[in-house]
Amino acid sequence: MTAIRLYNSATRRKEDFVPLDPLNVRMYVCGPTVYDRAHLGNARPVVVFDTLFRLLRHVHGAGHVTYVRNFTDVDDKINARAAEMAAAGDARPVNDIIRELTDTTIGWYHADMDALGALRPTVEPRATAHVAGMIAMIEGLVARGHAYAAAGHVLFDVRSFPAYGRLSGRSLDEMIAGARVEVAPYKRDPVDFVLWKPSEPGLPGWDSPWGRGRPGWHIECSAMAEALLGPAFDIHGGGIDLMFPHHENEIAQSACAHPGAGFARVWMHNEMLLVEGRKMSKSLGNFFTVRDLLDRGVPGEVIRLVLLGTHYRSPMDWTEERRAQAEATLRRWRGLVAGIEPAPSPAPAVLAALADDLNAAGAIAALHGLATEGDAAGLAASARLLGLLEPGMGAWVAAGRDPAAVAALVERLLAARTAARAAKDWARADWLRQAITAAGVVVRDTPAGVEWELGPAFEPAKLEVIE
RNA sequence: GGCGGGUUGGCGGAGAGGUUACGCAGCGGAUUGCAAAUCCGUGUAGACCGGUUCGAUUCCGGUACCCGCCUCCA
Repeated sequence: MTAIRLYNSATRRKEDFVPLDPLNVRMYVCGPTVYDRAHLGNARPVVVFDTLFRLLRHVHGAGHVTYVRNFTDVDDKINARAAEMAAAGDARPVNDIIRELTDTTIGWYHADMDALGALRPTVEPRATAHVAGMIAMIEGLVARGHAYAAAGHVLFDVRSFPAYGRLSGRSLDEMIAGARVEVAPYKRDPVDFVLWKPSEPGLPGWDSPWGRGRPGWHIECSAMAEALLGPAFDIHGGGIDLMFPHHENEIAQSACAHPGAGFARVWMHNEMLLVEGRKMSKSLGNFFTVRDLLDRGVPGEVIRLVLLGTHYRSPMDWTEERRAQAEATLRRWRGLVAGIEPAPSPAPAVLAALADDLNAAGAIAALHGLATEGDAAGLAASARLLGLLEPGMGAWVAAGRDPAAVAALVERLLAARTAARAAKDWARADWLRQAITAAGVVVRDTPAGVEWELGPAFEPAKLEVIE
């Protein structure tokens, strides 16, 4: 069996990956808050952990991996968006607006991530379906002395968990010194964080021992991971910006709810996506969505290849040049594997690169090697391990061409050029080729005759005016 | 201020204490009526200063610069 090594953020070392149960490898990844389209930065962890999911399925068997990715569908940003919609004239009850908003956003998310070739996780729980579990976990924390109720809130007593700060490498004293923690009169200590808070009438709320309210952000992941994966599981993933405070708080909640269980064994964090050298984020307003790119005609497969071109633990810049290179590469590879039956298993070099802390860039280099060797079957099988060259994702290569009409026109023009060449009328032959090329059609004279295909910049209009 | 990460050839981007990363571009050649495509060949780069070592871009220390987190964020 292939030995997988993964960098564990919790130990800051690359470690051999040994699943708790090889027959059920378990992974939890923090999913989106569903109030808006996913931007490209959101797509990075999706593609990264999808690739890990594929690797785990390959090594341990497709039926022996459980991948959970949540939808956060209760959140202040969602409430705020619903309030905007109400203010804009939506007369429905706010809960109905929210339900539709979150349902719609989840639909968008699925469509956009599907386009990137991401497999659906095994389970995609909605936070609102697990509120009972959250309440139960909070009750347990209160009973064990790790949480306290105050003014309708329930707060986690951070001082009761000595290991707090270990994941992100910071101490409580440092945080106090930073003095940027939220102070509230009902907190025993400024670093304590909210597990449960009151909800106003007209906003989503659930009955609880502390009155009608809603959960804090962090508790949902602890509760859903426990419900779906158990108190101890193998991998927990997410963006590095979640390491503190979100993941730190998750650990505190889960470790105190289940002392000794261990919670997640390996923590993995992907680095940020940059635009113009700065992190892409909604708060900075410098984002564009996956849908924007798809609508501009950038195939999801191309986006995926660009995202996989940089190691997940390094920041990556989205650039037009890399998009163009990725598209050219995929066109070449797609041409190579067309009609070829994939090999029974991926190439060892590709598998080895991925197994080494998900070195996708190294795996892509190995794919180039297979292409150079002309091993189309190996390329096809290996690329699929990265979610590339999948049969269902190649339509873009041929997209935009109207098969019959365009082909007939191109053939007619090329026949004219061939005739000119036969007559050694080089001027006319070259003029025709130049005009056809300018329309975005790639023309190749080969010993077997003239070949052509539509390039990425094909413009039918230019072709039609040649005659 | 505290914590974490980074700095590789024209560009992008990996691994490894001593042997070619890889891709794109460039250059030379084959081929071609001319091209394109393809094929072959081609680049001693590793922010700076020290240290360890027979040998470091790779390990250690320092300096500079960049980025992220510390507030919602993938």
